[in-house]
Amino acid sequence: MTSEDGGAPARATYRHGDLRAALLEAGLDLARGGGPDAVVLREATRRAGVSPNAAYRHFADRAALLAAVSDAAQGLVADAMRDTVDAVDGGDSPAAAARKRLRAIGSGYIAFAQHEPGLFRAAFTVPSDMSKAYDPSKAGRDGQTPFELLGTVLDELVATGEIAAERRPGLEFLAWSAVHGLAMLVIDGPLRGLTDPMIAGARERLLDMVERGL
Amino acid sequence: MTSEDGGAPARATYRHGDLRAALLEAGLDLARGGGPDAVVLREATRRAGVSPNAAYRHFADRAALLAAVSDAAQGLVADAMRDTVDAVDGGDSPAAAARKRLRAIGSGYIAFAQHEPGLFRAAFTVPSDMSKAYDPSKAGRDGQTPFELLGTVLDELVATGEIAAERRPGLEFLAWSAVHGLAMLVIDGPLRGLTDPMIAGARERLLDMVERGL
DNA sequence: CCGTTTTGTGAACACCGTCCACAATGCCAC
DNA sequence: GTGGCATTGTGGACGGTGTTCACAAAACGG
Repeated sequence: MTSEDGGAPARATYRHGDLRAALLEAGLDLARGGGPDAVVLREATRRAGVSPNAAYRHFADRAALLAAVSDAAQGLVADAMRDTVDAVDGGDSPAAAARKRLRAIGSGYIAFAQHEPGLFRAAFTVPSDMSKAYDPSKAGRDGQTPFELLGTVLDELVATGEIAAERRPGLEFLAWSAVHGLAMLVIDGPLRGLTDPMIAGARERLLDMVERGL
Repeated sequence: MTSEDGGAPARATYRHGDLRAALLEAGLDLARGGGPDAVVLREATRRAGVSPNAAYRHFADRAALLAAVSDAAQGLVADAMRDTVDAVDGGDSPAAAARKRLRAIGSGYIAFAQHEPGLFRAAFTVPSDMSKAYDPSKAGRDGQTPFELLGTVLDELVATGEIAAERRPGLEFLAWSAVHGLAMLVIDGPLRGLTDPMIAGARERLLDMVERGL
């Protein structure tokens, strides 16, 4: 009878071991299924095999737990973006490669929103201001946050002469807005329910617009 | 003593009169203050001076009430957009005027998000798919939904030769995405807390990108 | 005028976040 | 070791929520 119940492995000791991590993981699972509203404190503790109040030893309140989940979700977005960026072949000129990488950033972002809408909404629909956009808690495995990844690629475009240096400041806001807007409209806005090819078409046109408009 | 209590005017009759409208109005007020999560069924009935269950005679459940609030909020967005569009002077050529109106659409949208973030989030963050983007329940006083307004202005740009007709289909998705993305980032994304001038700067640059990229 | 349909009420249930007092545990100084 | 102390978990409670069920009051229609 070491661990008989279905959910969490019934711990033998009174102490849990790493309850904070367990709650975070449970919160991520909940968010994956139903977005930020679905990360319910009591349910997270239930999955961790612990009483509801135990959560308050590791998070000030539900909002704090949700914020931690949001940060972790942003890290997952960063990972997905990093993967799509790394997958582009740098065969052509450095400039063309940099342009490809910019498109990959956008595609990765939108693809994540499509495949993990709950986590995506948890990541970007939860209070957190600009001053923390570069906070390490939001970073992926390579230590970069989604915002930093975008900035890196934009810097490449400047370095290869594709973008004039004086236009560089603030460019991440423009690129981000366009891609983020499409993502939101696709997952729970007026564009929801569009078929995958339709979304892919809209995405490519949008990336054209960004590339031309930057 | 016609209406003595602070909140809703204590009705004299057993029947309310127009409870559905009263609940919708209360719901809009709640959304204005705290977004979709703030539209709480019990509080709405409280403000209407009625028992909680009375709401179920007019809305299937909380989600139905929220959907109605969302539709009404979209109507308010349409009104705001219409106002900014009507305020542009058509002094220059028809083509230049049409371009100005496109920018006005975007500016009005973002301004609404800035000044009424709660209503904005209630309008566009609540489940409802593309098939209902032209539903009259989401229309403003002139009978046009936000999406229809954008489409009208894009049609003008085609008519004045600013946009090639074959590029027209689906353009609303591009323009909408960019503007919507900036709005979301400004009200509860990484761009929150930016000063008004900074937001205005980002907005104009974004509209430049859209104009150039369409 | 009486029956039927509509609209509101009251009590109840399950669930949530959160606070309080208390128990079990691990740790560290003596 | 052993006793004290800070940490971490438990149990019970409170007020709030959405929702359901049975019932009452009003309006309507023959």
